[in-house]
Amino acid sequence: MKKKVSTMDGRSARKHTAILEAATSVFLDKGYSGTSMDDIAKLAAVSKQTVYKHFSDKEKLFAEIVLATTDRLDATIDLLADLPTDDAGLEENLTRLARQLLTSLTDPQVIQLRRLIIANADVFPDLGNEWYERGFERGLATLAATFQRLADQGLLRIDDTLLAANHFSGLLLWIPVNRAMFTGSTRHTDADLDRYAAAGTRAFLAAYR
Amino acid sequence: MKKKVSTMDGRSARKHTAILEAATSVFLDKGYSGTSMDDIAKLAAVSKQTVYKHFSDKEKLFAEIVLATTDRLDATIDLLADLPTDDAGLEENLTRLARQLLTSLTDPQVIQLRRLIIANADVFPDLGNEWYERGFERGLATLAATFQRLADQGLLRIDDTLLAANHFSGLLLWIPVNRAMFTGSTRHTDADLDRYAAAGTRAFLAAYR
DNA sequence: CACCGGAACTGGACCGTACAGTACCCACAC
DNA sequence: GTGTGGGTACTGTACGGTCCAGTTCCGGTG
Repeated sequence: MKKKVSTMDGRSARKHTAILEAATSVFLDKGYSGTSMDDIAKLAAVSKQTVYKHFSDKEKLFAEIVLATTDRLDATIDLLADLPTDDAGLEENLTRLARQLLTSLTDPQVIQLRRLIIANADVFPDLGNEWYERGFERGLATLAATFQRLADQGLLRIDDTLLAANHFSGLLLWIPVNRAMFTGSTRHTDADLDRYAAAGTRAFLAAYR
Repeated sequence: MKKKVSTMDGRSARKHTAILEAATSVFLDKGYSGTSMDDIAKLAAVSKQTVYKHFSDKEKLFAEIVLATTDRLDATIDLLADLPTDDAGLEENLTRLARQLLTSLTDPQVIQLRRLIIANADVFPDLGNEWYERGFERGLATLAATFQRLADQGLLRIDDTLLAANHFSGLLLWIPVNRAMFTGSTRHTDADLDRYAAAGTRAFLAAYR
């Protein structure tokens, strides 16, 4: 028993994470069908056999790394939960939140991940659903809860907080995210993002205050 | 000469369009790397040789059909140019426009096309750019012009019409388009779309009237 | 500390298959 | 016959996945 565990902690576990990291990197870079198991093995400095010892096949490996990256979204979602509720600087605070959200979601890695999932949504429908629910809907729900607090304080006038959360993110993200999706390059300058955040927040407050 | 032309007009041209249609259908259905030239030839009821006689290789064929489908967007864009400007029913008119826009952009074919382009945006960056400019930016510019007319009439209060166009589409489309992107199924009922159109328009007018 | 046994790892050959692209032949029109 | 377009059969290659024979790691035993 003990022997087995310690063995797992050593070499095997190291190889396991090495494979995961390599796979993540290559998949994000070249897409699902663009990457071969040989590529992954090579980048992980591991033999192909070992890859197959840890992951039964390519699809399983892919699913694993995608779902693993989902966890990274937690930080972004936490952002949405913490909004200072001093009525004085509401616009300022919301703008800052908007700006952080923009930074998170236009991060090249995140964009690549979105691309990867969208690209394979028909082959791996479960992954698309899972990611949508765990990332998207959860984020919106969190933001809605935050808005509810603001509404309770009388800072905002909202009857459907979930809808308001949708509108807030739509105002902010529609442009830059679409651009990033279609034009590979993420050609947003910081100034662009500042503008999007300010303008989107202003429009949101005009509609919901 | 004439002989050649008539020959071209007959069999050859028919094959040409048959190939284009078949390719469009299969590419939309199975993605770029998911479709083989054999698939296309078979669906077009044509030999593979003939396919290669008309299109030098797979990439060229793909580019051709994607750019061809871009033209279909013209109808959608024209939508955005014609908005009745009687101040009485502004909200009603805008809501109708919103609803039509939603119908157009949640059309399964359009969604599939988006997916296709996004999925291959890193392999075919030109296609992504072209589509973004010809479809996206053109649509936004058209909508901005329409808003400008409304603003000139004093129906809306807008200082940056392009930004307003972005906000309008973001309010409307962020939710349904994202859902369609990630979850293969387009599970929008008509009632959903009605709601999105009404709510989005209301928020827009609250911000910009 | 030296050694042992077994599990995990390695490298590479290998199989089957799918697929982009090509060579060659046929059928029909002039 | 001569030329053009179409079809069949082929080539080369890349890749997912497996197999095997040898090697390394690591914990346990004397």
